[in-house]
Order: sequence, then C-alpha cells, then structure tokens
Amino acid sequence: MRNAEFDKEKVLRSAMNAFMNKGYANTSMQDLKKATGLHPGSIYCAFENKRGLLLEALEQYRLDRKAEFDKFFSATERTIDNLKSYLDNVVDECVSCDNTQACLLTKALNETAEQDVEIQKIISNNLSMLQQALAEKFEQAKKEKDISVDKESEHLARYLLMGIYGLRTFAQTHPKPEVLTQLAEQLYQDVLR
Amino acid sequence: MRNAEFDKEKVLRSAMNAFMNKGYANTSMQDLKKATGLHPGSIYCAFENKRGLLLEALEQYRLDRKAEFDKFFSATERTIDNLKSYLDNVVDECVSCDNTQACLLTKALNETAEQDVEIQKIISNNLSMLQQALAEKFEQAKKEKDISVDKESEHLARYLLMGIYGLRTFAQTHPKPEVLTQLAEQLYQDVLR
DNA sequence: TTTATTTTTGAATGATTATTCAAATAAAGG
DNA sequence: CCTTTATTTGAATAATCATTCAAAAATAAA
Repeated sequence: MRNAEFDKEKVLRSAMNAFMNKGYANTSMQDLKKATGLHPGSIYCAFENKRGLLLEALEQYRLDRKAEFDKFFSATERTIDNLKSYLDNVVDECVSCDNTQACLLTKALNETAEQDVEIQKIISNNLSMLQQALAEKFEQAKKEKDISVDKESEHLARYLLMGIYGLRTFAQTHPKPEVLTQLAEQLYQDVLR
Repeated sequence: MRNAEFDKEKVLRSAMNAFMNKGYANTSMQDLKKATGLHPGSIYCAFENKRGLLLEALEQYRLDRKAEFDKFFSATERTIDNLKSYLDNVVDECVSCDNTQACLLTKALNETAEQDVEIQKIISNNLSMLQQALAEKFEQAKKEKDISVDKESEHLARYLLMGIYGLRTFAQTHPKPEVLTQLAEQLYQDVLR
C-alpha cells in the first residue's frame, strides 16, 4: 500500500481556482500541473481524468460553500440579520476577488451546459440545495416574527437567488462597490417587502 | 477583384449560435465549418482567425439585439407597455430556446474574462449600452407619467438589468415557465414600485 | 526485512487543435 | 477578352491537447 502524498482539499481548491480563472475547456493539464503541483499522471491516478477532477472540485466547492453558509447563519440568533450579512458578503466577494472568479457553479454551467448532462444535473442540484437552504432560513425568520408569513418561503428564496445570480453577473462588467452595494440593498428590501 | 460567396450575416449568426451552444474555446474550426458551411481557409480569409470571427459575431449580435430592442419599443405608444412586452420576451426566450443558448455576451464574458481584456471591454460596453437604452426608456416613461419621477432612471435600468441577468441564469437550471413568469412579474413590480 | 500495492515520474502516444500554403477558381475592371 | 485581385479549396503544418505507459519510488502490511 501507499497513500497519496498531496493534500486532497488543497489540490481541489487549486483546481477549482484554475477552472474559475480560465474556464474548464481552456484549463490545460499543464495549467493544472502548475496550479495543483501534481504531475498529470498523478491526477489521472487520483481522479481518473480531467473531468473527474472537475467532478471532485465541484463537490469540494459545494462543501466549502455549505460551510460558509452555515457559518453566516450561526453568527447571531436573529436569522434576518444573518441573512443581511450573507448578502453583504456576496457583494464583498464580487468586489474583492478578481472579477473573473465569479462562481464555479454558474461558470461551469455556462460552459459545459449542452455537452455534459451529468455535470449539468450536479450543478442544478447544488444550486437547488442553496435555494432550499435559503428557503429554510426564511421559514425560520417567519417564526422569529421578522418577516410576514403571507409570502411563501420558496418564492422568497427563489427571488433572492435570482438576484444573487444577477448581482454576480453585473459585477463582472461593473464592479464598482457602491453600485453593487446599492443593488444589493434594494434587492434585500424587495425580498423582505 | 472577387466578392465573397457567402452571406456574411448568415455566417455570423451561425457562428454565434455555435459559440453559444458549445462555448468559444470548445467550438473547433470543424464545428464552425459545419455550422457556417465555410471552409476554414475561407474563415481565415474573411475574419483573420477564430477570434476575429468571435469579434464580428459579437458585433452582429449587438446589432441584432439592438434591432429587437427597437422593435419592442416602437410597438405601442406607451413605453411602459413596451417595457412589459420586452421583459415577457426575455422570459419567452429563456423558456423556448434550448437552455444552453443564454446570451452570447454573458456566455463569452464568463469564458474569456481573464484571458482577453479587449473582448471583455467590448462585452462590457455592449451591456452598458443596453443599460443606457433601458434608462432612456424609463426617462420616457416618466414623461408619460407612468412611473414616478423620484427614482433615478439609471438606477431603475441597472436593477432591471441585474434582474434579467439573474433570470437568465436561473432559467439555465430551472426552466419551468410558470416559475420564470412569476419571477419576472415580481421583478417588474419591484422595479416600478 | 520482505512483499504487495499504490503513487509518482518522465517520456511517449495519438488525436485534435488553430493556422498556413499553394494551387485552383472566380469575378470585377480595363 | 484579358489581367488583376480575391476567394475557395484540400492538404499540410506545427503546436498543443488529454491520456497512457513502464519504470522508479515509497509505504503499509506481513
């Protein structure tokens, strides 16, 4: 027996960064070697092929975002305040990180859409899970009497998610912080209205 | 002398479809030959290279969308009604066309972002022009007393555009017509509130 | 320590890529 | 009609791509 020498999480995060920067198709095995520090052969040994690496990177991405999500929503006891922080963080990410980064999910979705139905399904599921998670938070906020009960949580989550998508795309071309902040502010108010 | 045999607009529209379906990097010269009916050599003769074809396809896309935009906003005399039709059309496009089509601008933006600053600038400009055009329509609707004057047209246009981006991305994973219609409806109301 | 199993490594593979070239073809202008 | 200029065409080019392979290295279990 023998164990792999590399830190799998680190490698996956390097790979997802590479994919986000250059796009999946345009990230060559040499790029991945440079990004991960792994020889192509090792990548094939560990992940079967380039697509397998993307699959595992997507899964790692899901775990990381889930952890981040939970972190935000366990910050204070008032769900609605956490929601606001979460949205502020989306804006911060748009502003700070290079405008190319965006989101691995939407990025990979745009690229592999027609080509690879399985990947498309995985991405759709991940995004659905985020929507579901948001809906649960809205449900919780209802119990805490911070939003009215006459709007369906599912609709609220759906609308907010649409706004987040839009915000990210908008940021790619116009990453001015004050504009994004204002957009997010209005989105937040519209959702809670 | 000798003129090219092909219909340039047709070729460019075929090319943009190919790029939208498979993404720029993943569309090979053979794909483009199949899509446009042009021999690779002819493509190089007419457009210099693959990137030149993308550049001209982007320009054709801009022209086509501009024509479509003007068509919608000359349909009736009430700008606000035309705005509603325009938004409905966005939903229709999301629903009808294969979910992979999306928008050439955002698609190319996602892909070539870091790699090609010039293309990124072109895309940003195109999207800014759309925002500007929308702002003018809002300004017009103010004069027609259909929306209140206390909101800046630029902000309205910006928010609507963000919503359209979001709608399109959302549609890629969940293209259920009734959901998209409901999202667009709420977006429309929030913009005009 | 030996054996078995797995990863690592560097080089090689064959396929595919964008691009080029020379010859052929076509048409516009004189 | 002839010349000039441009496009078309099929084949060739060189680079790059993902992937494979055999040998070396390394570790866990025996």
